[in-house]
Amino acid sequence: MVEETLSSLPGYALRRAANAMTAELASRLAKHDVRIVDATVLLLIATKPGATASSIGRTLDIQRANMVPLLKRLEDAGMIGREPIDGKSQGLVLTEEGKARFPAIRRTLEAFEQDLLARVPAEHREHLLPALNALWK
Amino acid sequence: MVEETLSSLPGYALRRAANAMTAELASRLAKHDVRIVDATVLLLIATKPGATASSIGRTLDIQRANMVPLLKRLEDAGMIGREPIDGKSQGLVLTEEGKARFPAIRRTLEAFEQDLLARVPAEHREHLLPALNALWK
DNA sequence: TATTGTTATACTCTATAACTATA
DNA sequence: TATAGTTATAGAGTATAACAATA
Repeated sequence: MVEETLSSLPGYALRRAANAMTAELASRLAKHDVRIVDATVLLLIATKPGATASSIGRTLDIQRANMVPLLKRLEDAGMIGREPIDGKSQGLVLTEEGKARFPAIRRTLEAFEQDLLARVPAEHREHLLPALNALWK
Repeated sequence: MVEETLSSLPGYALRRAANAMTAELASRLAKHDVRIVDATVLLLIATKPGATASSIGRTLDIQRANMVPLLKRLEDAGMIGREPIDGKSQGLVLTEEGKARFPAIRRTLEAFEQDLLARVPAEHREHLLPALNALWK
């Protein structure tokens, strides 16, 4: 009865669903030794080589200050490199090792998204993405 | 273009939507000096007076160890009290102050849920809750 | 033996303020 | 003046291990 009260609340269900799916994805990505945010940043760098830390932070709503340890982690792992654009900006690129390792990470991301959608009953499936995007975009 | 790649991913949209809505609710509840998890625990105690810390933790998937500072915070705020059930369990109840303050908190929760649903386009609205519940229940 | 409540601890994520250097 | 990168720090949420006392 208490549980039913909670699961009738979309805000509560939203948080629980996000927590469950985040834990699931984090677990799958751990096999590649990357975090969710790492994989997302790698996806952006792969899609747009030469992007700056600031631009990536703006796209993902990550504070500039929090990009520093994140990028250091990826750099220490040998997956990304920095190429000076001018005296103040740096373009981020995948290293050879990054290019070698990223496809498996991308496949993990894509498999996760497919499996997530597969868990949603068919009659609700096409409504999920537009409903969610209306809540933050 | 990069943004469009990201927002076509339901898992990404799920995390962004949850983060946005969580920040919004936290901001509204801050006016009542409670956190989201505090308000949720108060809701459970109000619904089922005498529930134990362990049972509430199981319902909300909060570790027993993490219930301790949470309940201490609500106790220090004068909103909940503990009534011994036996030598090892304690039933949690709202104090007079808790009963006085909780209705405004409940109204904030209800208004938030209504506003959240109102942001979802009408044709998707009824699909959101069942889709989300399929992802974690 | 299992459960309740507790202490201690650590990690992740996120937010803010402030600084340097460059556009 | 605005922006890029950085350092330091703090709050919040969450996870694990271990313990004493009681069911």
